[in-house]
Amino acid sequence: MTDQSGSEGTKRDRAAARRRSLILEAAVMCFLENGYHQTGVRDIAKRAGVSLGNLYNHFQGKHDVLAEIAALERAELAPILDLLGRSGAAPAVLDRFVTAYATYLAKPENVILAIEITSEAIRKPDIGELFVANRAGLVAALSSVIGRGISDGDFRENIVPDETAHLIIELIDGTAYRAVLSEIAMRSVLGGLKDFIMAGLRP
Amino acid sequence: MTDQSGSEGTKRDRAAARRRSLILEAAVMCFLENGYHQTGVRDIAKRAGVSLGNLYNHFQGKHDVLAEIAALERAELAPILDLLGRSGAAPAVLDRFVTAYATYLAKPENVILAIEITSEAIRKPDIGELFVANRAGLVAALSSVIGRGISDGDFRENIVPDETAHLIIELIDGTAYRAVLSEIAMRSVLGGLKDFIMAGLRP
Amino acid sequence: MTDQSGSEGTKRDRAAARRRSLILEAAVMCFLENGYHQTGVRDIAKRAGVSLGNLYNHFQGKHDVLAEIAALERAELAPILDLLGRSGAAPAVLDRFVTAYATYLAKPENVILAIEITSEAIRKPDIGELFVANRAGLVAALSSVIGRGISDGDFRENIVPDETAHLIIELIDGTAYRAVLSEIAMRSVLGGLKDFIMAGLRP
Amino acid sequence: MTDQSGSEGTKRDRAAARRRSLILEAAVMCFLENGYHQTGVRDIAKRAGVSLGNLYNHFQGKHDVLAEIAALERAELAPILDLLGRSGAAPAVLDRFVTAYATYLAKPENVILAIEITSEAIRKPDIGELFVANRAGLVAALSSVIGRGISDGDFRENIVPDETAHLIIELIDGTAYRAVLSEIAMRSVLGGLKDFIMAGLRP
DNA sequence: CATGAATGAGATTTCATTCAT
DNA sequence: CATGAATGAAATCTCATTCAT
Repeated sequence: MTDQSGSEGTKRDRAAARRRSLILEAAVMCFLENGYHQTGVRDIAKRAGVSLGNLYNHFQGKHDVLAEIAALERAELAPILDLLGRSGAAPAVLDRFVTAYATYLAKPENVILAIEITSEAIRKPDIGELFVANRAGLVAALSSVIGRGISDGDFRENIVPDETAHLIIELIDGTAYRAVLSEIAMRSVLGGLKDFIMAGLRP
Repeated sequence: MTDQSGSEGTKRDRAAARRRSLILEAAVMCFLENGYHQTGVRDIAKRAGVSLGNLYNHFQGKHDVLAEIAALERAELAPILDLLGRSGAAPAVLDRFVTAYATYLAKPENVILAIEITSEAIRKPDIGELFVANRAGLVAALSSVIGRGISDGDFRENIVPDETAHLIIELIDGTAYRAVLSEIAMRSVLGGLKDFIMAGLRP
Repeated sequence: MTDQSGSEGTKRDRAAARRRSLILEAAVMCFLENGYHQTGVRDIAKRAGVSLGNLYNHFQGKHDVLAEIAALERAELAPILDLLGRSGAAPAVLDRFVTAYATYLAKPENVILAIEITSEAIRKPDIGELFVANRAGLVAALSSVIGRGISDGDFRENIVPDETAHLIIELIDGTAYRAVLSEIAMRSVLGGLKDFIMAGLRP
Repeated sequence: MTDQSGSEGTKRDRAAARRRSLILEAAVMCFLENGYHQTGVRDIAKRAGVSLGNLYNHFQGKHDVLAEIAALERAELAPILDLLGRSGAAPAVLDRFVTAYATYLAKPENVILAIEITSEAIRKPDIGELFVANRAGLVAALSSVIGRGISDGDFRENIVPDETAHLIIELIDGTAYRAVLSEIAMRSVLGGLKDFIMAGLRP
């Protein structure tokens, strides 16, 4: 029995991981469709094909589910973050990054989820931290690229890399929010967006 | 008798208006402290010193209260909007505007309320419209100033006034959001913000 | 002033009586459409074109309004009651009465109102009394006619007039209820109804 | 495990059925004492010894509870319905049926419940159908017996079985209503009632 | 780990009635 | 008498979470 439980444990771990994924995906869909507060734990469980009580074996509760989703964003942002680590002229790297990040936010679901999370983040420190952390990773890498750009003479000298990195992220985020709320296409404003950013950096 | 009822009506109207204000102020405080969804109609009524049932004589419900608050933002933004109507060199007008708007958003309450409203705006079209309308007013006036700046040769010729106006607003909004979430002071980043904006516009 | 109030009083009395009628009519319509419990005092006042508060100057409350409506039925039943007082052979009188009463109940509104009142009558003694009183009047007069019919040899001797009167009323009431619930026409069953009644009385 | 869950399911089902019964019984008592509209879901739950929220796990709401009660009447009427299926001379069968049905309605609870249901039936089609269906069963069986009585020469030829069946039911129902409202004993009028019915059928 | 009935606090909303004007 | 804002109790229903099985 003990041995069995050992091998079963591995199987169980895999099954459990699958369950967690299923639940998280279901939660994302629910939150997207109806918002965090309008979504009931029941809805999530039903959509995930999991019993209500069992959800509590995998997550501490509804709040915990949202926190994990916020944490998941990190994985989605990883490839975009990678772009900033690649070698190349700073302006070219920045350009590719802006395109990639804006494309990521062109999916309304990513934006809506972010707004939902932001809204919770204000009053739930743990979620706030996760959210800020994700942005912080982008900002740090972006800041580094900007620094390099300054050193290379590609960008103005009198800008603070870190601050500027924040501003760029906010510019893209803000444009994405607007795109969702006003129901306009992200790509139609991407050109002007890039232009504005580059103009702000040019020596 | 009929004449009297006329003056009585006015008195009543005034009293009713006062009540409405009281309730709205109370609601703002509640939403700020606990968020829209965590706030009960009961909490609002209690804080306003109004009976629960009576609140429903003045508003259709919680949702209606939020909608009116969203509408109220317009009044608060009016003086800032006025700045953009004043004569003067476009860069100077823009500078004063950015200062004023950033100062407005330096109050966390204004930002939190905006986030709260944005969050609802996604799924409640009527609130979404109000929110967009407020921003739209700013954007239109700002766009006009930018247009003037271009004509006067103060700003680059290859920018689209309307798009750029949006970007500037988003830049300030985004910075304000970050300031609240990261608990940093708005004024400490105002300089860099202005610098970035101006750089984006300079010919 | 005192003199005026005297003449005014009369005017007022008339106006007040009109108001009462208006309110009662409005209440009947409301009760018919939505039932007693689903109807709000507000609805009645609005429909009557009377202010909410003023309704309480004329009636003690919602319950009182229903009580007066129950009392009003008496007036509507009066002409039918009269038929039973007319001279003539008992079978003929009875026949005319059944026709008249069944015609009265052919109007669904009268039936629905009666059901509504019955339902309240169970737990509100005062309304119960009114309701029973109305039927009691009919029953008494009907009983007297039946008694005459027995004396004249038109009806069986071994029936109790009072009991039989009750049964006849119940037969008509019941048929009317069924007509409303099953949405069939009262007149289509009137023939069989009369036949059954007469057969029950024939010597 | 899966097998166990099968038996567990049955156990649960039994427990659930018990709960449902408990709630329905409690509801009946509440409706009897205070009427449908005066009874709160809370009252029912409390009386059933069930938590308020749990009631909603078994019924969709108050309305649903009443509907099920209306449906339950069928079971109570079954043995009476059976009497009409028994062989025997039509008059004797009819006599036994009238006695049984009148005895059923001699219990004020059955009558009050019926009135309560009738009252709701007017505006809630689903409940109306249930109510009519129960009566329809009785009427159909009764009609068949009357038809047999006519064939056998026990009853008049010029009566329509179906219509007459309706009339008989209404006669008993009406008498029962009166008995409750006037607080007289059903059995004291049963003799006259039977006599009247039989007289109406006799050739 | 899996299940879903059970809990009970709480949410929103309605409504008969009162009362100051 | 006329008005309708004010009251606050009560009603229905939801929901995150627990727990016995």
